[in-house]
Amino acid sequence: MAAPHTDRDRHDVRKRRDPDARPHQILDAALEVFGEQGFAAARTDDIAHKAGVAKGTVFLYFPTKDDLFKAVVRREIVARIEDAERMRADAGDVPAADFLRTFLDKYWSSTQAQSSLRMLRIVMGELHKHPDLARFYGTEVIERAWTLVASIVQRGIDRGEFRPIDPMLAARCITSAFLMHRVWTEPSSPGHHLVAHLAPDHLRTSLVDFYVSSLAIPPARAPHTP
Amino acid sequence: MAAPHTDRDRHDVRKRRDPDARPHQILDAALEVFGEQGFAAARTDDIAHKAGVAKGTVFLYFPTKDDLFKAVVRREIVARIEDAERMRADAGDVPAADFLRTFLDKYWSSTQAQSSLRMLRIVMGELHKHPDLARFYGTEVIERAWTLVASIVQRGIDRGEFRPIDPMLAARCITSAFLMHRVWTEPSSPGHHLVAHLAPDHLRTSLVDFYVSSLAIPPARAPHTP
DNA sequence: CATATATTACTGACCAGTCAGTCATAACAG
DNA sequence: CTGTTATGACTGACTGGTCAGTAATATATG
Repeated sequence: MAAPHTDRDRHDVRKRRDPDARPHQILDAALEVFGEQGFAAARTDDIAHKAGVAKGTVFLYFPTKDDLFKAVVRREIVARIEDAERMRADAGDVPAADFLRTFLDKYWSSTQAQSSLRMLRIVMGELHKHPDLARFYGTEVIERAWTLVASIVQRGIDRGEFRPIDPMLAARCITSAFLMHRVWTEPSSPGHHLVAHLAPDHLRTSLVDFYVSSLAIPPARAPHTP
Repeated sequence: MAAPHTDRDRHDVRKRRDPDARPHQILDAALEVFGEQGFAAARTDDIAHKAGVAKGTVFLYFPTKDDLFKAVVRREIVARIEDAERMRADAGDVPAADFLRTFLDKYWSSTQAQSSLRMLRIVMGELHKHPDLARFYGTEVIERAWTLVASIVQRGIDRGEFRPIDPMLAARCITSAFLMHRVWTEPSSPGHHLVAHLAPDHLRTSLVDFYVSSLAIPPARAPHTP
């Protein structure tokens, strides 16, 4: 820490003080660092630096590191709920397979964000240590997501276009695959080299095709296409 | 010689010193604590205590906490490889669906161990910070597992009993679902309350059924049984 | 100037890693 | 078999560094 305290440099031009924006800047940085390092290994200093503020500033907005973590998770949960709302659509008279396909395409893109992977790491690796947050995430994100997918599957069953299976089971299988594929597409993740040679679009369409055709009742009697 | 107890065993077997056993005791404890707390939050003191030794002892066997972590992961990777070898079987002339079903039942049980969940947490939450271990895990565990599942699927395709799809894709989807279900069945995990009401056996069979019937070509034209 | 906002320097708890010393056991001698 | 000495596995108080959180100080804003 040999930083000279002599310079009165005006720091940067963006001294646009905007207290309302601070919490979000900090939360953005915190998600990044928590998602990359995990809670315990994350240093508040790093979060502050990444947010463009000093460490002390973080504690002006969040009383403890723990509170900051919870705030990150809570904001992310709200974001997921809004994502889900946005993906909700009126099926009209579209065939079940097409509707599911459209939905899964949107679901896939929503998982592609870096923030999505970071949150997934937190959920898988750390949330079990915070039972209240785990429960919150379970009811507000997982349950909603499964219910949403299940309702699309149910509609297909009702229309006689999908096999009569437990729609919640289908929802669990589909979301599993999408989430795990999100992990594997990340270069730093184990298993990445096994999917690295596949184009992202191919990965998406092959996944979607697999599940749509798993659910669909085959037309009549034509297992082998020409 | 009249004494039923030998001189050797005069002392309590309780605190029996057995240097050869130490590394394994410590690694067992370390997997538990790392899997529960994550690397950074894990205290060497806790690991030592859980292993029934003093903290200093840990450092007699592993030079640093980091080396201990790597040793844990490496031993676990070897264990998975041995698991996979054990699940390998000769299909003989068994129908593809039955063979897959048998394999998936074994795969399910192998994922049920606590150690399996702990390793999964480490892999998802921390391994990306250790590129060498991530690569090792990718080639030695993930690749082997996928190849094994894919070979079973391929056999079904060759026999004309399964749909002609990319067997590696099927392997990825199946393993995804099994791993995520393993997470969800853990009480502390988010999402647990959504599957808690389902009997473990039902969960297993419904999953297996889902994927077997996703791959199977339907008999002729009788989706509904009597 | 008064207040809100931000920074910097600091404090103390915590914990990885060390090391001087303990103690169980082995090995050897009488 | 008993006493003596040697060995090395094991212990836990201690050290040094790190980092969450705080206090003192500075700067913007109305």
